[in-house]
Amino acid sequence: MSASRASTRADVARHAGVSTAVVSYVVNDGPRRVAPATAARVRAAILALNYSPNVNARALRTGTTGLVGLVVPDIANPFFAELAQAVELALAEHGDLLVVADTRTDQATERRVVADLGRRQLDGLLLSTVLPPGELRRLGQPGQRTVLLNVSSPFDGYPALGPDAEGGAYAVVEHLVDVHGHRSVALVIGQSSEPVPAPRERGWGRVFQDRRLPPGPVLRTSFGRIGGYQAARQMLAWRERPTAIFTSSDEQASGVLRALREAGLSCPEDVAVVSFDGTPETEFTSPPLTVARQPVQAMAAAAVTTVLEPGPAPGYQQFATELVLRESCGCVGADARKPASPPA
Amino acid sequence: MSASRASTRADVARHAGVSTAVVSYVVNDGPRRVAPATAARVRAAILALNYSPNVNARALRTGTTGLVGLVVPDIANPFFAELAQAVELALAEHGDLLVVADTRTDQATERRVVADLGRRQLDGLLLSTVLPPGELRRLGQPGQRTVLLNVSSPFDGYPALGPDAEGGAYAVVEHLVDVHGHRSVALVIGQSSEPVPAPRERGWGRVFQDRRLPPGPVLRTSFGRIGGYQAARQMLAWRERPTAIFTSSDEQASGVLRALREAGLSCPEDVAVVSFDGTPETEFTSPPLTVARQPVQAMAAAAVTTVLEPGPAPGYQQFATELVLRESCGCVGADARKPASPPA
DNA sequence: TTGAAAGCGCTAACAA
DNA sequence: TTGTTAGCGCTTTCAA
Repeated sequence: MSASRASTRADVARHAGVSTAVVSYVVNDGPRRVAPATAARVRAAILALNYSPNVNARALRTGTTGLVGLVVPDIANPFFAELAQAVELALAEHGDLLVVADTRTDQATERRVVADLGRRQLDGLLLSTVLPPGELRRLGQPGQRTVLLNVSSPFDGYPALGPDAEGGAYAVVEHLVDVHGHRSVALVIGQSSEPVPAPRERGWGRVFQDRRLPPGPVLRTSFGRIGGYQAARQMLAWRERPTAIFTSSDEQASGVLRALREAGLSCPEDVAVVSFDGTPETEFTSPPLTVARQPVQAMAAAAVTTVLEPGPAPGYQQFATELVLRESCGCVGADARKPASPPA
Repeated sequence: MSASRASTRADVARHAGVSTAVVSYVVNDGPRRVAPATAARVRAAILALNYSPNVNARALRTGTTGLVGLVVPDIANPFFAELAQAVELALAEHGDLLVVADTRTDQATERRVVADLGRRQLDGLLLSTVLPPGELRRLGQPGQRTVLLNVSSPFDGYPALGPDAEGGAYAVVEHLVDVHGHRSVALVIGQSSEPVPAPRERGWGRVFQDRRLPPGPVLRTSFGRIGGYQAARQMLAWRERPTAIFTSSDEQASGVLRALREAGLSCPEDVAVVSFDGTPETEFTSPPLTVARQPVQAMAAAAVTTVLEPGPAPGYQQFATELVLRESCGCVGADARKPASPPA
C-alpha cells in the first residue's frame, strides 16, 4: 500500500547518520567491523524504514544471485518431484533459491532451456539430461558451475553424480532369480539415447550372464506409466508370458500393475514385478512394490554441496541403492494379505 | 574454459564501432530504430564475441527479473507437482523462470519463505498458503504482485483462484448417494486451520443436508498417504464400518486403498472410495479412482496471466472440477475386470 | 539515426 | 572505526 519507493541503503545511512559503507557492513556482517552502538543505530534505521537490500544490485556487484537451477525431464514424475523437494531443502539451508525447468524429456527443449539458464548468471546448474553425451560435451562451459544428476558413470568434463543403477538393478533382479526362482525376467526400460546399454539394462543382463542363463525379453518404451502399461499389454498377449518383470522406473511399474490387474492376473502369484526408484508411492501400490530405492536425500545434498562448494569439482560420486523387499516379488505376507483371492 | 571475463555491451559496441546505446537498441529491438546496416554489424559483433546481456544489470536497471515464485506446501504431492509443471510451462511461454519454494505444510516455514521471496524482487508470487487467512492479510503487500492459488472463495486483498471445491465434492459424493445408493459417506479430510468448514467438507455435508440424511463420520488427518491410511484403519475397526469414503486428496485415497487391501476388503464391493484432485496416478490405482478432477492446466495458465498481466488484478476466478467416473465408486466394469475374485 | 552520459543500488578498496 | 567513491552492465534521456 505505502512504499511509493522502497528505501535504499542511502535512506538508511541518512536516517542513522552514518555512511552507506557502514550500512553495508552491518547488513553483510562484514567485511569491516562496526562499533556496537553504531550497528544498533543502523539496525534501528533498517527496521524503521522497513529496508531490505536490493538483490539485483547486489547480484550485479558481486556476480552471485543466490539462485541454483534444476533441469529435469519431468517434474511431475514422482522421482523428480522428490528430488526437487530434497534439492530445495538443501538449498534453503544455504539461503539459496531453486529455479526449476522442465524439459518434458525433449531434447530440443532441453537445449533451449540450458542455453537460457546459461545466460542467467545462476550460481549453479543441476542437470538431469536427456541429451546424448556427445552433444552435452559440445555445450561448452556455461557461465555457472554445472553438475550432472542421475548419471551412473563418470562423465568427462563435468562433475556428476547418481545412483549405482547397474548394482541396484542387479540386486533386485538377482533377488527374483535366487530367492524366488524365476528363470527369466522381462525388462521394461525407457528409450535410451546412448549407444551403450543403459546401466539398468546392464545390471539386469549381468544377472543372467553370471548364471549362464539366457536373458529375458527386453521392451523399450517411454518412462511413464503409459509406457509400462503398453509394454505389459504386449507381453501378456504373448504365447508364453513372463513370470517376472523388472521395470526401469516406478511409473512404468505402476502401468504394468494396471495391465496385470485388467487382465485378471495377480501379482506376485501370476507375475512378479520389481522396479527401480522406490518413490514413496511404491509403498502404496497394490501390491506394494519391491524396489531398488535411490537415496534421494543423499544425492540431493551432495549435488547442492558440489555445485555450491568452491574449489576443484569432485569427479563422479556414486550412491548405492537400497533393496526394499515388499510384496510384489513374492516376499512379504503375500497371501495373508489377500484372503479374497481364490487358491488359483 | 576460455572466457576469463564475459564480454559486455561495451566490448560489442567497440567491436562494431557504435555506441553502447545502439547495441542496446539492437538487443532489445527498441526503443529507437537502428539502420539495418548498423544493426547487422552489431549482430555480427554479438556473435563474434559470444555476447549475452547480463540479466542482473538489466534487472537492476528495469526493476524486473523474469522470475516468478511458486510457494507450495509439498512439491512431492502429485497435485502440486502437476501444478508446478503446468505453471512452469505457462511461464516459459512468457520467457519467465519458475522459482519453487516448499513449505512442508509448515506455517513457520511459509512465513519465512514468503518474507524471503518478498525481498527478492521477483516479478510475481504464486502462493498456495497454509496460513490462516487473518495472518495472510497482515502480511501486507510484498514487493511483487501476489496471487493466491488453490483457494475456493474470494480472498479480500489478493487476486485469487482455485477449484470449485464445494461443487466438486458435492458432485462426487452425490454420485455415490444417488447412483450407487450409499446412505452415508465417511469424510477423510486434512486438518484445516480455518474456523469455517473447508469447502470440500461443505460440499460433502450439503449432499446429506439436501436429502435430509444424517451426514457420515468425519476424520481429520494429514493430507498425505499416511493420513488416509490411518483414517481408514481407524474406521475399519469400528463396529459398523462405512460403505463409502470420500477423501479430500488423491494421496489420502491412496492410503485408504492400501488399508482396505490389507484388511482383505475389496473396493468398491466392500467399501467405495472417491477422492478430490484427479492427478494422473488415480487412473493407475487399484481400482482406478473416481474423482473430482481439478483443471490444473487452466488454473496454472490463469495464475500466470493474472500475476504477470499489468492492470488491475481480477478478484477471484473459480474453476469447475470434472467428475471422472472410474471403478472405485462401483461404476465401470468393476466385475469384468476382476475375474480372479470370488463371487463374494 | 546515433552518441554521450546519468544513474539503478550495492560492495569494497582506499583514505582518513 | 568510519567516510568517500569507483564502478558492476545496463537502459534511456537528451543532444547532436
